[in-house]
Amino acid sequence: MATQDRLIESTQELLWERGYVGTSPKAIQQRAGVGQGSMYHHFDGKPDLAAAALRRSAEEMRAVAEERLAGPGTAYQRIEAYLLREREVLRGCRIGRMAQDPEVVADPRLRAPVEETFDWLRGRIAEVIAEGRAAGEFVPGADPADTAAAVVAVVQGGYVLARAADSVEPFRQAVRGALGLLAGLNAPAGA
Amino acid sequence: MATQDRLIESTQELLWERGYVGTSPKAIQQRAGVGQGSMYHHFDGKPDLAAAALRRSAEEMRAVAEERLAGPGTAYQRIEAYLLREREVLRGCRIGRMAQDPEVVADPRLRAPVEETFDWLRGRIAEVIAEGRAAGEFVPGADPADTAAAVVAVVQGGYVLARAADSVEPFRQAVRGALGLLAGLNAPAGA
DNA sequence: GTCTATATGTGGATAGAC
DNA sequence: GTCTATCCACATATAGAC
Repeated sequence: MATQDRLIESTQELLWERGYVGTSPKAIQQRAGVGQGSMYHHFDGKPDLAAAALRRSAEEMRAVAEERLAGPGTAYQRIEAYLLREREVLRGCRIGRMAQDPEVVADPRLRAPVEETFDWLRGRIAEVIAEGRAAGEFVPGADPADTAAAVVAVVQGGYVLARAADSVEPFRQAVRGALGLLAGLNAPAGA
Repeated sequence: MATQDRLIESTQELLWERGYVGTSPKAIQQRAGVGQGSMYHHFDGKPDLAAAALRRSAEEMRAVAEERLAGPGTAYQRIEAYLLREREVLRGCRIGRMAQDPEVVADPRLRAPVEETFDWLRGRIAEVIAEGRAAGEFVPGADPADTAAAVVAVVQGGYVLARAADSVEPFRQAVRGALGLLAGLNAPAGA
């Protein structure tokens, strides 16, 4: 693999594990098996490399989500598939974690991929809900955009609760809770 | 105010703003207007001081939540009051933010207040939901503990979405979405 | 109790040889 | 393109004077 790619991948991993402030150039170089000069040859510095890593992580996350949301089944089933997808819960969300970091939030180049990912995700889930409503699967009443934001927030908050408890259980509870509430949107059978 | 208290308060603020990794002893001392020797006289070091600060923040957060959850009104109204409570959304959650930090999660003394806070909060909201169900206000069906976890997760995730967007709007959307879904639990009028 | 001095490592980067 | 040497500031403390 090319040196740039190894640097980007190492940075993706370290940002996930340790956040932006907690990730040093030296650690990146060591994990990538690359010398100092080499890193600064390919990238301007830590922010530049981090921006590249975040763009790539954002792409990957969108692809994984789209796989479930564009899958087969009713609107409810597609959202369920998204929520129940296999996750390394205790590692947290690679993208969501960045929103806690003041240096990421303060730097437009670093915040952009994070913002775009969640904008896209909320919009995409809102679409699915709107489709379910148009198909008569869901009762009207719940706003698609608001409901979508709640769904995404449950996942992000679930990560927080799980890490706080050092257990995946709160994440699973939150997801079950969300699915139970979403089931209330289903139109009465035979309607 | 006593020196210890000024140190603890400064640490609370800095942990909130910059997280555990991002908070240096020097910054704490400067904000507290206290010299180095003084800090190390009163506390063993950064972890010790951070533990004291987190315990205090946890207490404060529980008190604020309990105020709403023990207030007047139906179960739905009390959860609504909790969700709609005035918040400095873009600052994030003082406690939830700590769950992202690997050093906090790895240190039992630092993680304990975080875990206990969310355990308590989920349990407390589950109680309110169970009361609403027992009073016939809510239809049975949704599990109180799962639903409570979802409610707490919406708030924590809402913070993440808001900071990612650098706007309070996604937080408000998520809360509105959650309230819309919770409304589906209400027993049919006149039942 | 509080202050200043000192110590050791790391963060983040530049310079210049190969 | 990659390596080593070097740089300055900061992180996190300890030592000992006052």
